[in-house]
Amino acid sequence: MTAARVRSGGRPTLEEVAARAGVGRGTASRVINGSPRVSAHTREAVEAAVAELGYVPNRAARALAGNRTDAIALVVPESESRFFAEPYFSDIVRGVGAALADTEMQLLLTLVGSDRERRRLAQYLTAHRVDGVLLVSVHADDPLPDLLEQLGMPAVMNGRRSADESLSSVDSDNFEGARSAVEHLASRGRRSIATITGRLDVYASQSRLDGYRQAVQDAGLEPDERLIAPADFSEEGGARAMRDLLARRPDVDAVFAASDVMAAGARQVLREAGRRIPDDVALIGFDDSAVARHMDPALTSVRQPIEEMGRTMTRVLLDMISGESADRAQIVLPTELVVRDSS
Amino acid sequence: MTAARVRSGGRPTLEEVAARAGVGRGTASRVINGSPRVSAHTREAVEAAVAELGYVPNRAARALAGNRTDAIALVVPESESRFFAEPYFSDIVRGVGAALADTEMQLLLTLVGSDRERRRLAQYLTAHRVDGVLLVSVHADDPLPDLLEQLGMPAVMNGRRSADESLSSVDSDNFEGARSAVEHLASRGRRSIATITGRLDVYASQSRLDGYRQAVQDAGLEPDERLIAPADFSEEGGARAMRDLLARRPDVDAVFAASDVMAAGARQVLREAGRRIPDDVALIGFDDSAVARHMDPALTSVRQPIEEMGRTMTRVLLDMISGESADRAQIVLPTELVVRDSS
DNA sequence: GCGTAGAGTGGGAGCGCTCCCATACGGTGG
DNA sequence: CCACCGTATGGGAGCGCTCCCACTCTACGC
Repeated sequence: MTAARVRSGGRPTLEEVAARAGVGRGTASRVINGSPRVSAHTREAVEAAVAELGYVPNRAARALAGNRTDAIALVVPESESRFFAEPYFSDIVRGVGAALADTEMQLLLTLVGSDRERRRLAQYLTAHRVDGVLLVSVHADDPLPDLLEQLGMPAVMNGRRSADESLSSVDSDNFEGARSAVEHLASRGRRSIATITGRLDVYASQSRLDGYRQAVQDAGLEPDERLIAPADFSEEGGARAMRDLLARRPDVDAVFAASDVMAAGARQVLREAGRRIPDDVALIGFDDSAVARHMDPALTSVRQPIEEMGRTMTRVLLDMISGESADRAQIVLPTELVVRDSS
Repeated sequence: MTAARVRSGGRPTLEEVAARAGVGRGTASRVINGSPRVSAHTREAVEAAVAELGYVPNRAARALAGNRTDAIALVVPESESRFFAEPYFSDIVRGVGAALADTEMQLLLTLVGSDRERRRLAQYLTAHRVDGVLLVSVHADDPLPDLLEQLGMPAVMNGRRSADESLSSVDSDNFEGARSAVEHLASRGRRSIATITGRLDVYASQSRLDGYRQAVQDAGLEPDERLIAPADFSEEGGARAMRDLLARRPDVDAVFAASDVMAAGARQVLREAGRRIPDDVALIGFDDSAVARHMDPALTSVRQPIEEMGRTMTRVLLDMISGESADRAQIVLPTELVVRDSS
């Protein structure tokens, strides 16, 4: 029970650690922050004091003095219910968490729904409450990315707003994912391959559609705009699109849906129309979610490396924050076609 | 240097706001924190200055001076993959986010996997980096709740470790959910009703099993331990349990599984055994997840108000932090049986 | 011998806020 | 008229840290 330890019940401070180690506050700070300009002997003494007192640095004081927060924000648009659907959200979070595991960084989860919250978020960032921002599910007309760029706040988005995204981004290869799915359908002898797209104001949807078109062309099939049905990522939208397709091209023998949920909607309609899957119509989804695995028949789907996207985004962001890489990164991760019974 | 260092000449401070409003720092602080001891005239002047300068308080300084952080942590055991499965995680987060929406509180997401991270977490809390903690998916032998209690850190858990939980908790009515499911089966004339349980070291599993037993008794059916098959919440576990049940009691005509995922495993086995659902065997799950909605036939399931649990936990925690309610709360929210085609 | 460089160190000066004591001032009662 | 009180206000004293300047001591060169 040294005098220093008695200090009114609170946690030990750097000052106390320094006193116990018989060094100055500055030196203790150097040891704790891994500065090389400390003698081995001193270092040991401080480390011993830290261990004995159970010292943990006070974050607030550090943030105030050092003008940094050691925290990054994961900004999630709550309105985007698709993002919350399995497996996206949890996998991204997992990846982010994994990349953060052996850093001192904290993860702030920020749900933005209303415009009011969006404005508040801008304040957060303006007030410099975080060192960097991870953005997911950003729409083309979202003002946030530009705001961040303006503020000079390090930021990485999941997905892109367009082909020439100005912010750093980590995306999956939507084009190739779609292309490979359609190629797979063609290779199994399907001739009238349709696609159900997501909202086309989302760049990923556009890319998937482009991939579809490419594969159709590569397979020497005849392109037909009647085989392209736009939807909105919802189950009901997928069902509606499938109905349209059946009406316009009753000879359709394969469908590539840009999400598993839309595929589920399409499946329902196909069932009701008496078309067997995959005998009459083959079906492929996108996301490789639980829905795909549990569908009957099990749905062939394009898997995105979501957790890895989360990990990669985080790593890129940490590099930006530490100043190791100032330029923006544009990373595209490969997808994988998981073939099941529906194709 | 780093883009993150965008200050110094940047954000206005409280001092500047005070100067502009022609008042002292103390007074400006009072206005910003809503103290009543300020004249209306002064208040207006300060508020005008805040608006003009776009002042946002510096969190770190506040935390340091006020010895609080205005942040709560959501602690998620990463190992518990079940928690990450849809819809649990996203719904809890949604609820927490909603309850936090019009507070100044930040949400820190903390994934704890390894023991190493668990120890680090204890340090976090010890260093008082958050004002309170939300715990989800806690196991009976988890040291964290006790640690929190010892530290006097406000904490609320999702679920309970036992019937007489010492921490504040918010749970769903597992007993009644299970009971109503089994009652429903009995009311449809099922006589040999089996159950597939979750891991019995989880209190929720125990409660669901108790609910099953109660309903069996209430319906005047003959209890039979051979109708009770323990599993582990996994699909494979559900399948294995179903196989056991079929072997032990081939006459089984209904199964209540303590999770949708286990029900999916059971369904697969029933199919392979040539049992029709629901004609030969009725099936009910628990969670009302996407798996249930998309199963074929669509799965009857017990819905838990997950988002509301998240909201309630957060509200209870905020009350504890503000000191409004010092005693622990034990809240149990009702479940709902969602009847679909499988029963 | 002297100067000089550099490594190692101590501690002052804040960071921007909250807390709280001191002060100013107008009323009130005797 | 004075003592007294309550309300509104100003500003000092930290909170625990990082940054950085100044200082001490060597070791080395000439």
